[in-house]
Amino acid sequence: MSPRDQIRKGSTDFVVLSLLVKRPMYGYEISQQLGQRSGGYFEMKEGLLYPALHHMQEKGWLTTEWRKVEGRRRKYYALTKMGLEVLDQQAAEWKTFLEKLDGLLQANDVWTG
Amino acid sequence: MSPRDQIRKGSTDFVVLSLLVKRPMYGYEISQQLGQRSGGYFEMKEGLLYPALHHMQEKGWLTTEWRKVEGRRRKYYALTKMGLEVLDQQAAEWKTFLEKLDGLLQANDVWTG
DNA sequence: TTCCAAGCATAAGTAACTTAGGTATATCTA
DNA sequence: TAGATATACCTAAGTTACTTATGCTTGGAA
Repeated sequence: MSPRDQIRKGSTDFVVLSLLVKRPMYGYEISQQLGQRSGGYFEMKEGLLYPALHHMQEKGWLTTEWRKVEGRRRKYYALTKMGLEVLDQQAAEWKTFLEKLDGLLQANDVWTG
Repeated sequence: MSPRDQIRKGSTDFVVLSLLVKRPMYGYEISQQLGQRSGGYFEMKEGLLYPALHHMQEKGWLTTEWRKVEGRRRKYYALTKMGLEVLDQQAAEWKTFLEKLDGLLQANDVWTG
């Protein structure tokens, strides 16, 4: 189980949104948490993370707040109501996608080899 | 459960390879099968399918053969040994990815809402 | 004979990801 | 106290992948 270069394509927004359900986080923290909570598997570099955060903020899914903690400036991102709705919708879409994918693979004996 | 615009990003190669395990297929057939086997959910348009087939052929995952059936020319694609290995590897990667994703989502109560 | 389905393909535009940098401050260590 | 490392933000250039739109050919049906 080697770590991926980065997170799987197309899952970036979904994964970031899901992390922010419990509490707001700042960018650096998000990238750390992602690694820690997946046993080092997920690795989301800054070149992908920060642009993603910015575009989600522009779409109104996230709000930002600068805070100073332990002498460091951090930009905290929090889910908006719309962001939560988008997350729920994406979760539903992923679920459906995975069901369909599973059906396809089962029919072709791909999972079992 | 509305159909997606097209297949989920990043899953194109995997899905196409998995279809070809049982038997060779031609492009048009692949796109039809994909729709039928997913209850109309997966929809893979030609602008994505044909380039994908070409690049997998270039990489040696697929071989091609023109056949004439019912007066129509069809370009059949078949899995090579390498293609099968790639498929197995991608299946393993997807499995791991889904486990990690699931762990992340469970921890944040995303699946259950 | 006109239209639609079957069957192939590519080109232009956009979105997403990778790689590679750049800045600044705090803390640890030689 | 200088230098390395970790924290913390950001962007730009290049590449890959997807979307949209279009074009060509043949066969069968209305």
